[in-house]
Amino acid sequence: MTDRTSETRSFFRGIDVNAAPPPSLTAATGGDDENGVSSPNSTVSSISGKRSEREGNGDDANAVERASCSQGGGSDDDGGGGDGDADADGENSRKKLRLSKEQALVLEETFKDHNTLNPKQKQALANQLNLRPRQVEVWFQNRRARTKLKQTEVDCEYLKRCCENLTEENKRLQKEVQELRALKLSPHLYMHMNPPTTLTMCPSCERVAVSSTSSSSSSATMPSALSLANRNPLGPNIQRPMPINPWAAMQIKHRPFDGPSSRP
DNA sequence: GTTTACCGTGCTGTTACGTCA
DNA sequence: TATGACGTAACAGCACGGTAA
Repeated sequence: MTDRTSETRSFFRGIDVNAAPPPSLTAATGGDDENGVSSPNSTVSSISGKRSEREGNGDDANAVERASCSQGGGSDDDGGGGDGDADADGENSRKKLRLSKEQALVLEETFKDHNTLNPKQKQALANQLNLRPRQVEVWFQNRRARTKLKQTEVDCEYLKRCCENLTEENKRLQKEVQELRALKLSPHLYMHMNPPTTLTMCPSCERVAVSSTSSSSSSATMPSALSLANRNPLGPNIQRPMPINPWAAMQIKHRPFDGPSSRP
């Protein structure tokens, strides 16, 4: 399980979307209320569905908690619990609960520490927040999904920039090839130039090293292969967090973006 | 040691609801 | 007031790993 989790986790370690949690939560819950409950009329969602049954089976604590728990800080009436309200409807319509600012904050802080919960932690957190364990579980699931989505967007943006810069680089190189060919066709110009620098490729770091002397004037008149080889595809001001071929340097079984078949 | 059924959990996609402009 | 966009809680279905028989 952890393997899959780590695989699905972004391969661009340098970018951590978790560091700055999206303001959506606070934006959603905050700004409209100061008492912590954004929707006083909201009720606890109905208990239905396979997952709820599964969790409810043999879990008396859950039932007790369901009966006793209220939402939005527990200050609401709802008499026998908002939950029973939904059940009394006899419908499958789910009533949505808006988590309070405090609840969201605690969940967010817990998520920063660990983005998954074991049953004990889940129960403890649910008790602390006056929520059902199922709600805590759902919140963590959705939070992980949001994190992944955010990370995917960041990765996508990075790859887009990478592609743009490489396209530009390719254009430049093709232009230089044309210029070099033109030089080759006019030998009298070619003869006056300094001997070309011998370049060797380092097998480990895949970088080009200069292995013979070359005057600085040559680089002024000719395109510097060294500078070209070490050129950053992201541009001079953007630090590249990974090699040009990210797959080559990574110990992963499956490449991201390979589709659903990337699962083991 | 291998197989099988069951259970718990995570992920992904979808739905439904609440809020806001 | 009505409405569409957006965020998100809740759900369904699937896959996978662990475990006991």
